[in-house]
Amino acid sequence: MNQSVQKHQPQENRQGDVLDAAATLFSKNGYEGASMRDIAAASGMLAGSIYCHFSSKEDIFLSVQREGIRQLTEAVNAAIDGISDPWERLDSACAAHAKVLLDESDFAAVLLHVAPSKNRAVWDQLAALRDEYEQVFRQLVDDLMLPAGTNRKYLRLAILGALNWSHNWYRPGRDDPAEIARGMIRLFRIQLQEQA
Amino acid sequence: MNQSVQKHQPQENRQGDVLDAAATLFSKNGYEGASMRDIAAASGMLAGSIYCHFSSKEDIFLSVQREGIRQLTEAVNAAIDGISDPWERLDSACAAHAKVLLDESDFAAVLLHVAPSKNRAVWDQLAALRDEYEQVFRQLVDDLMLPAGTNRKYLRLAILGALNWSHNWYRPGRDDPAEIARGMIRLFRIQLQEQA
DNA sequence: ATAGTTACCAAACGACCGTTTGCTAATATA
DNA sequence: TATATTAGCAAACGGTCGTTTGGTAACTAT
Repeated sequence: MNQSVQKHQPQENRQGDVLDAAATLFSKNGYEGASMRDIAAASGMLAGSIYCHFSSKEDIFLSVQREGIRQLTEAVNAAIDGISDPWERLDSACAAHAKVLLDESDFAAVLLHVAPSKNRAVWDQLAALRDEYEQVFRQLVDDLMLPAGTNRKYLRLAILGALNWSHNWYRPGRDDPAEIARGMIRLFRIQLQEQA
Repeated sequence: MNQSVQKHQPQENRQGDVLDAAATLFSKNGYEGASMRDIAAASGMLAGSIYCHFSSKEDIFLSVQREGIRQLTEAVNAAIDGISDPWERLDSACAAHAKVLLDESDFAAVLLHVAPSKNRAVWDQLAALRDEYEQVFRQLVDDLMLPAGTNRKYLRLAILGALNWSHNWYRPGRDDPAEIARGMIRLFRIQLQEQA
């Protein structure tokens, strides 16, 4: 990472470098498993220097999560743009969700790990972020034509749960995120659609 | 926890005490978040004393996971015993799975947290344990009458994923684990059953 | 040219980690 | 009664953690 720079020579986008490194290390080793020294080394500085850009490790973690949510939101919105059929919209949104989460973004992958559970304030912030993102899926599920009495809350939670949990068994190359998503949606779709 | 005992007075089932404490603390704070000193204090001894019963923290963790799997297996087997209808069996198994995981056992709850990811040997052991447990569900899904072309692998993974992920949003009292499980199974069941 | 601001390094801080050591007192064995 | 084994304590080990401090070189603005 730009190894030829002089000491003390300021560079640009160091915050971005730190966040990139943190996202990669958090997603690989978890929150406690990625030390400030690891993150610093991966972004070409020493641990103490990070505090010129971030106030704490938790601050970095929150920033990574925010960026992950942002990327997910962007991808999902792009995926449903221009599609009108409700099931097609859900299908496409889930494929995008899975792709970003499993393959494309270390930032988004961090969302699948749990936060430093001690700090309630941090936890609440993350819950709020996640909840805002899931509003899209709430809407997508609400737009479906479904048999009377279908529990849409469970449907949404089952879909997102099935997809999010897949990072526990997903292996790059062996599976394809978009195919996983569409394969799972089909399980609901065939029938719920017919019976509506 | 038995605060009236004398120093150095041996007691019984201290291994069990340690495992109980570890299960509770692991499930609440995660692996790194539960220190040997925490576990020791919660089981009425000092950190060093634990090493009379376990060789390492990882050893404790593995034991907790094994017991979690054992409890899950026992509960699920009991739940399907005597039931013959395939969908009823799956329904009952999932309700038991969710109940144990979310409400009844700290041992099982630990399975939903991730392991110390560094150690490949530990990870492989856990994967093997988990895989063995999921064989029951593989069988339950295989026994279902389903429309031709239904992807049973995705069905199994979607069901277990949806249930396992629920610990991220489940709140005791507000939701009921068995109801969650049955509510989610119904989403697949109504239709897949009719079309078979 | 000068002063101020910034980004970084080098080093240390105190706290906590998992684990080890040496000892003691209680139990089991003979 | 003498001996061996055990479970636990007390204390320390070396290491790593997130963070702080103080200094310094490079930029910016006067």
